[in-house]
Amino acid sequence: MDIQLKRGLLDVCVLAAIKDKDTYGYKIIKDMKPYIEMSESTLYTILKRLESQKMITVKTEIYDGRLRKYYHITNLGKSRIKEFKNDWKEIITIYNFVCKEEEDE
Amino acid sequence: MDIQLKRGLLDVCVLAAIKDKDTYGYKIIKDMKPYIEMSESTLYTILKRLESQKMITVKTEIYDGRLRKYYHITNLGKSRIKEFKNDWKEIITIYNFVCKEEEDE
DNA sequence: TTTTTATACATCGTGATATGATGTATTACG
DNA sequence: CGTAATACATCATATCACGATGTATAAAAA
Repeated sequence: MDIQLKRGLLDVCVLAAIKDKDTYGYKIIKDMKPYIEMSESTLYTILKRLESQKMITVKTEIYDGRLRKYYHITNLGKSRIKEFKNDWKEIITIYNFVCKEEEDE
Repeated sequence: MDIQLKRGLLDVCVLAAIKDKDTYGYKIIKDMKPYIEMSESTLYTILKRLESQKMITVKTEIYDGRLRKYYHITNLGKSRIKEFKNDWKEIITIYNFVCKEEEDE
């Protein structure tokens, strides 16, 4: 996928991955692989950003001797997903503008 | 709309605006306003980029004593629009992932 | 036992990019 | 004459994805 297009989807995808159940970075990458791929450096950058934006909270735990940071979505994070839903209407309009009269090709 | 999301749509929107008929910068902004808004600095940056990427060609003309640069889409530019159509399938999948079980809210 | 792979998180440098601010010119309008 | 509209341009800034690289531990393979 075009990288610029991806940029607009990554944050909200990560939030969606956390939404239903607290989870951690390494698992998020695996869970999202069928939908959207990202490197570890990208994901941890995003998680840091979402945390600083108060969209998620973090709780560090030890699992099998290894460090694990569990992320939990906040109300702000949930409303971010709703904003995406609103943006979606505009995106559909744009899609129709871009792809009108392209159906026969 | 979220700025990152916008980023992924701007280039292809500009190409779509040029697609059917050669046009110029100032008019593109006006034509696209109902769909997506952008500043002049943004548009001219994008036009420069699309030109350097061989997605569009330019022809300078004088109209009413004022300079006008008419842009024409190339085959590469047209295939860029088709790529967007392909990306769209992935985007729909992502949308479903992000917004699943959000319908009742 | 030693090596490799998987798990888990972190940082740095780079290249891309949208935008506000600002600038240059000309034409049209009141 | 002054202001708005038309038309294009450049610069500095802030944001961001990602490859490269690093640190640790546990499990599996050799």
